[in-house]
Amino acid sequence: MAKSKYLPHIAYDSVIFGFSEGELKILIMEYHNTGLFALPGGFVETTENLNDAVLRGLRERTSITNIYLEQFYTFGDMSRFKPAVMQTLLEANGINVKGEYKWMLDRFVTVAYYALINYKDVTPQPDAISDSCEWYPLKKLPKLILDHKQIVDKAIQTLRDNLDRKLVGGNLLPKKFTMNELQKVYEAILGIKLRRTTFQRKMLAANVLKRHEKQFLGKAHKAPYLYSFKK
Amino acid sequence: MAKSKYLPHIAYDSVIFGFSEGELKILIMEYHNTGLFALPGGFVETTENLNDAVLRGLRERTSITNIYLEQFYTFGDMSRFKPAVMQTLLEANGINVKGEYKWMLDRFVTVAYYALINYKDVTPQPDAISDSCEWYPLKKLPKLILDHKQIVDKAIQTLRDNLDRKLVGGNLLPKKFTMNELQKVYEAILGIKLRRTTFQRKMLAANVLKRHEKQFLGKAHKAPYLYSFKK
DNA sequence: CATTATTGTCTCAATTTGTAACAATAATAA
DNA sequence: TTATTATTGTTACAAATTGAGACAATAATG
Repeated sequence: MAKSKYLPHIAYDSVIFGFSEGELKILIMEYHNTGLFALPGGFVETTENLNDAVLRGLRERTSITNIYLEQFYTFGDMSRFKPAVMQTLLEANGINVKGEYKWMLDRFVTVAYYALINYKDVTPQPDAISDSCEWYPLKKLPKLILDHKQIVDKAIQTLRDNLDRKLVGGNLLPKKFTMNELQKVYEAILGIKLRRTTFQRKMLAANVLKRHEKQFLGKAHKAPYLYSFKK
Repeated sequence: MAKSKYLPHIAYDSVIFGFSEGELKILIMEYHNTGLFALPGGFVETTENLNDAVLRGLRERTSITNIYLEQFYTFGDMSRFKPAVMQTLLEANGINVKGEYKWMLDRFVTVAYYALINYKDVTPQPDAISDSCEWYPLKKLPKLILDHKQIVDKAIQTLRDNLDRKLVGGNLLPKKFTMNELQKVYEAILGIKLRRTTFQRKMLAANVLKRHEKQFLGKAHKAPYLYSFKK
């Protein structure tokens, strides 16, 4: 048997967050002719760093380089081993599961990452065996295969826990944004309304924002400043 | 080739924290005749949950069941692939690396966990190929193999980040403890001195402690209350 | 019975956060 | 030109939290 290009038994899955229309969305793949939905994931080449494999996958799906990426948990329960599901996916794409791709039916431990990207920068790209890669609001996810719903839940939980400590909310916005836009991102992540003045004071006091010129939108009120994150 | 009992390419390592003499310590293994030191780790059986594999390993090393255990990161860089080191370990124990154990020389991705245990409950047990499993103060660790020092550093960092949010400090103490003992644990983890009155107020306000009878130690001063964590 | 060390609690100051008020716009309507 | 409107940035004050010390209450000892 020829050695596979990839490490067996090890996969990754990525929860790719974007922000649009005031809500959090994530990228979900739908597989050809199966009605099965899954997180974008992939495998690790035998001589590739784990993190690099994930970045590679993200580039392929989003065409973005320089992505904010964070590993958050590795899922390794036996309950996620469902070869029948993988078999359905592969066969729907005419792949012979007896041959070269047999290893894909084995048990996998998956390392899960979440990514934060600027929604507008992305043109989702399906991969070879999926017919779509699309944004779904967190509140309206389709039924996902295996334990992918659990993975999403843990991702959002981790993101919430990290939000204050790492001040990562800005990664979901364009380089320059208004305070109001930033607040809406935080509200979407935390799932609660925040007080405008307190939020503004806190963000400014954190000393991580750079203030730029004002943004004139032709609205009948004071124009807000634009900000970007210092680095 | 006979199938191995374990998943190839996947390992776990555990940073087992204990508290004694006012400082944090972790369990380190020393391998026979090699002068090599490493974290206690192991492999995952082909039909075993990842988390169960780690618990199994902990039971073998510490003879404790019911351990506070938390997964914190999965290390998968190529730079941690050093077959020569593993070969030294195995050969020093008379294991033929050409045979049944060849898979141990492959590249491994390791899932890292930290555990918090009551120091006094433990009688460290070396495994088959190590001649000791001993407590080392965090500040006086021997040089560790591969990226194990990095793993330890990330463990303590994660523990610090989680300390307030999860109030896990008590897992390093016996069921009942004084406020002073608990404070010393927190100080050891955070690496800073805490103010006695503020600490006491905070812990009591958190409403997670149950107060028990006083502890009389024959000291010439007021006897402190004993506390335990509610569950 | 005074002394000593430590504990549990209280007090007051300092800081941080919650809440509202208010002046400063940038367009629009009169 | 001049009100009107909606939103923004900042300030002001109240409420809550935390910092820092004071102090009385022990449990032994001399």
